[in-house]
Amino acid sequence: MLDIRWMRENQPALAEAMVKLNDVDAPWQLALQLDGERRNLLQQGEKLREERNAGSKQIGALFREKKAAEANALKQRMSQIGDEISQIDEELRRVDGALHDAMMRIPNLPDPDVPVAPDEEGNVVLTQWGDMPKFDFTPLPHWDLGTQLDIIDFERGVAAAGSRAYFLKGAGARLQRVLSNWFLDIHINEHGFTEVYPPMMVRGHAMEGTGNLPKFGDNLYRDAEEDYWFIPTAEVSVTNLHRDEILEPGTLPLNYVASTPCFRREKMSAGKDVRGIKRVHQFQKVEMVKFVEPAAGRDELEKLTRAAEVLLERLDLPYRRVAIATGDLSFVASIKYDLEVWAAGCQEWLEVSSCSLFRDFQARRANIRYRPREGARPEFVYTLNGSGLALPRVIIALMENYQQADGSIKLPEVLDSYLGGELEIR
RNA sequence: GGAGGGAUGGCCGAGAGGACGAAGGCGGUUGUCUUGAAAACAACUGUGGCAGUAAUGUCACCGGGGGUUCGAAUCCCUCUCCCUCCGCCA
Repeated sequence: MLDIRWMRENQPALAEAMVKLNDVDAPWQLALQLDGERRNLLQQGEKLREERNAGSKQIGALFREKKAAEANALKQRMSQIGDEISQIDEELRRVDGALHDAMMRIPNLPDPDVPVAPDEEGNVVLTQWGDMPKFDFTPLPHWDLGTQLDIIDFERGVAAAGSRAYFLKGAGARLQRVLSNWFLDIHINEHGFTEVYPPMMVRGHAMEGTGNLPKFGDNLYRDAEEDYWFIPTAEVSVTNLHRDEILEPGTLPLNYVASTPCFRREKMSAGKDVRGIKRVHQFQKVEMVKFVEPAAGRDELEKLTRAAEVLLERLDLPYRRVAIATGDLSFVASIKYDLEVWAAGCQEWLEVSSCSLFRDFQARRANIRYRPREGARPEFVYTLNGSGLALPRVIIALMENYQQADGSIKLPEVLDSYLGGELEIR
């Protein structure tokens, strides 16, 4: 959520930002209009209330002085004012609701460093690391390798749970578990993150806090009877870890990491990427979430991105860092880098991490503040998050890039101790 | 799933239609006393909106939302969360 006061005072900048984002639906003009109405009503209502408060006080005094007649006369007048207040309140409720709804549908402002372009064509590759593997045979995509090695079972997955469902089996399931642990251990031991095990079903208001609701409910699963939503990423529950809190001086930055399943309907991409485990309804992901002071925001974004990149480097997987353009920026992000890993079998760059700085956009929605100094007024924190990393796609890259001519897979040495010396899958 | 009981300021806890933004205590800040500290005593001690350069004024806030009333922390409805007992359960 943006700061309504900033919006009031910076309308040209706001309009320009919305053009850059190519978000034609954002109801920012409506919000400003409603904000004006709201303040107008608020002032009218308060004036009447002031009158009523004084009158009521007087009625009490008159009764104590046994002047019932005067009191009753005054009562009638107050009753009238009461009716007027009710009318204004009703109108105010309507305007408030509409304003809140509009505010929740206005995207975050892009950082000045974000490349300006109407869509993903304008994304910019900032860096590329590593060499793409060369083969003296035709490398297979992971769905063929996985089936041959019986470490991914698509048929039975679909039978049990419908399209895009899969079982990881044996060495496949183990590889995912081991990678998850390895990622976590590195973030905990080397990058200063604290591991959390978060709720995977949350209330709707938590989804609003991170910006998944109200606009993107279509991509979420939910309970049919109760207000429970399945997280599409640990970002949701972990960001809400400090909802409605004021963090005291000295507590920032806070760094959390969690490995959770993620649930996504992928309604928008029906019929796309249907083969393999590239785009699935349920997948495991290690997610990092940071709460920091505003001045540290950009540095922390770099640290966060590096924390994810290091993992790919240690696995010796070629990757590139992509700066997301304004038109492709997610609703809540002010700046975002995607990390894409090369998958030799399907000959594609796969997004395995998205590192974003949200500034105070999420903090405002989830009401997460901090006190800059003892006794100072609370301010909104900056939040960031990034995958470190999304597992099935890392598994895809490992399988496809490290495949051998005979269809076996030889995993990189760094995983040796985590795999108990069993680096080969055959 | 059944039956009850709760939610009040940073914390504990009173308050049961009017003088209540809310007793009392704890904690905190400041002052007096003291070489210093402790103790004692005194004063102050919540958040947010709106208007204003400001001093300030005003409104709202007793878990959330609605209602009754001239007036609600207090009465009614509803939601959320917590606790106790019973049942079930990994």
